[in-house]
Amino acid sequence: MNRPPVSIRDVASMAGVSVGTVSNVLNRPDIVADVTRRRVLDAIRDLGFVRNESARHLRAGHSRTIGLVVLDVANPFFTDVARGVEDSANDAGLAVILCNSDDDPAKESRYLDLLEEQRVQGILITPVTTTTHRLEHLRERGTPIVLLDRRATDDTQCSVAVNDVLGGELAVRHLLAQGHKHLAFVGGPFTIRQVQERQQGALQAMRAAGRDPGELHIVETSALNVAAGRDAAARLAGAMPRPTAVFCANDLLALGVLQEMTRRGVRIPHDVAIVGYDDIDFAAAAAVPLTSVRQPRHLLGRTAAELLIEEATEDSSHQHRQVVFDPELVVRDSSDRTIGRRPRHRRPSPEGAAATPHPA
Amino acid sequence: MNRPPVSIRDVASMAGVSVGTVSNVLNRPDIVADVTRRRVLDAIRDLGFVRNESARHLRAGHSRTIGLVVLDVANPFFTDVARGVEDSANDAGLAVILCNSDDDPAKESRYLDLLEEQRVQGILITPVTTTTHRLEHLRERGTPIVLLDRRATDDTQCSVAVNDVLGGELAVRHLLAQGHKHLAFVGGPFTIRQVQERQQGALQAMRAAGRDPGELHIVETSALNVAAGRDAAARLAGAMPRPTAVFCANDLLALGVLQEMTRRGVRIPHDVAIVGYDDIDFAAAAAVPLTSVRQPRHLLGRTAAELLIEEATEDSSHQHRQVVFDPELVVRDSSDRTIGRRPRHRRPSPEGAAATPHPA
DNA sequence: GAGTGGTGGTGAATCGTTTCAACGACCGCT
DNA sequence: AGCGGTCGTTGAAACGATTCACCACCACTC
Repeated sequence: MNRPPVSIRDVASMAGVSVGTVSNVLNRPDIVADVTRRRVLDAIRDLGFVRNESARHLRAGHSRTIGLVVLDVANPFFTDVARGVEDSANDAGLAVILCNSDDDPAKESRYLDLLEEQRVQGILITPVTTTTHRLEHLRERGTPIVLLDRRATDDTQCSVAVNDVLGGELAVRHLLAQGHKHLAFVGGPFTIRQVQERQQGALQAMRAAGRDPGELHIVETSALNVAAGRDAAARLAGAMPRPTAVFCANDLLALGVLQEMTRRGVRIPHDVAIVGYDDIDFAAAAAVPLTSVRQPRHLLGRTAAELLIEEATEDSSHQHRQVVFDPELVVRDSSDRTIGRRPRHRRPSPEGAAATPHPA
Repeated sequence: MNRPPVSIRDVASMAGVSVGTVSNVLNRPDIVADVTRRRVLDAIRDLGFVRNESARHLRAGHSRTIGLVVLDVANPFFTDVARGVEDSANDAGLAVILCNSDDDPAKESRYLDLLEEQRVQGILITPVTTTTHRLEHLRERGTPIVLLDRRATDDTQCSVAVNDVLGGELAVRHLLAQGHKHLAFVGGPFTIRQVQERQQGALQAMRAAGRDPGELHIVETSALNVAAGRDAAARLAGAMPRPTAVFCANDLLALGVLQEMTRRGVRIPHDVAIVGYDDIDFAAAAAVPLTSVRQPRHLLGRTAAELLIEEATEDSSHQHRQVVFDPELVVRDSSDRTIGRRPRHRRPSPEGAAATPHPA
């Protein structure tokens, strides 16, 4: 079953040429004579030869992979970003090693070690902590780094981000326009830059509307997932005055809040309006279709990867850039107070109703 | 900025020892004298030395990574499986290269090439096609392969799967028990084994209930995502007789069907009942909480990775195994006909209602 | 004082590929 | 015949880490 590994040397001896010629067939087929090339290719096929990337990289000094470190692969936001990255990388003939830091500095650090040992061409990362210390070292040692979904504080590196402050502003401005007086912000941990900035945008919108930012009821969560959203909703239920509008730092939280509120008999949006962030696919398919702040996720990943590849391959003339995209608000039922005043089903299907009449 | 790369040789000369000693410090620190070890470690720190994995692997003959090829990373089913794989791999000190075949044989093939060139220790894969040809070659050349979410047809390899036939049976048995007469199955493409088997289970349940399997209305989709589900619902809308119950091959399809049906004014579950498959997190948070067939996703990934690692590291005494988990049905509103006969909100929140009275 | 054993360290060979200077064969030209 | 120029191929030297046979040294023992 386990045949001995076949190397370029075996191919060479089978084809009756030198290893250099085999290498030429693989890398510069045009400079090899037709007959020879055919003989070598036949040998490769017959032996089932497969190049050893480790050996190539050892020689070349760098590998043909890039690293992508995200906070949570289970979050659709990041899977879409990852697809964007993958597309760019594929175009450049690079593979992507996807790592999941789980917002855990230790895990992030382990993955960075691993990527550096793999001599990846560069790293795309949404860093866990605010300490850029570790990343600076990496950069000093020659690994290009592009910050993902996080703006660089200086211009010594590239970054691709979405204006989260603006996103927070859009959300809260919308809720204020709907006439809400008691607003809450759900998000955390606050060590995550995106959470901070979305909250900051929310506060700015309050100020801009002449409201006291201190009125914004803040609920800090321990993570950005559905379970944490449910917890937050449970805590909100006891708050006085009870907020009538909740802006969540991402859609998973918002879905959790929505679920738990509904379970407790709170009607959305009549009793409480909810706005999420990211506009993941499931936002539109939620129990109450979710108003959300949409980010160009795929484009974010694509652009970041392109910048990284440029930095990694360009002849040292690379100009660092800070790309910032603007998000947009997508209004759906979860924050739309006009709902309920109009019929829920605008286009009832007569045949459907006829097939199985409503039991009530 | 770009310092020259520092190798084990540089460390050796700085510490005034041979390269062999540096290697010993890294790999067998106990056999090196204390003073020497400290001198070497200091040099490593001062120079910022990082091991070159390519070189290690070249020598070792194999890398410390495994490959994971899934049909779609954006599908929560696979991200959960991937997390299980990652956990196992981490425990064994291995890295995971996550690849996305997008159900495209060409893409799958490219990734398999890449993984083989990387000399991964093994590959976990949910294969696109029914042709196991390519995989057999890989196995012959010494790369262990474990089939994921797909049962092996022979015992020359390991596989970890969930009994999809049983899952299909559970779903349809449940729908029949609810008194439905006109059932539909939505899924595709049928080249995907899981789709086939779930359908087969559905047919078996029909037969077991003394119904003609030919009555099951089949709608083939081009993919297993939300958009394909919407399309399927549009096609179902025109069907005669209009099915009153739909079993979908996965939750994404079911969510799509749910969305499109609702848009058309079809009430779920009163007019049409829906059952999905996978029980992803969003199933419970859907517009109408979705009845679904739950699979042990994380466990699936963990187990598969453990089998692979065992096969890759064990001293050739490896026994191939076919692990099959049983799925379970989780009944929620989308298929529960008793709904609507009872109040929608069992525990109405008085203070919530008081804060913002229902406009109606 | 020759042998034995243990400790700590060395240095060269090795993994599989790429690269490049060098070489032989052949051709055409003077 | 001699020279220069292509063309195709060769062979050996890298790349960086690991491994292993071997050596130097010291401490003991009989």
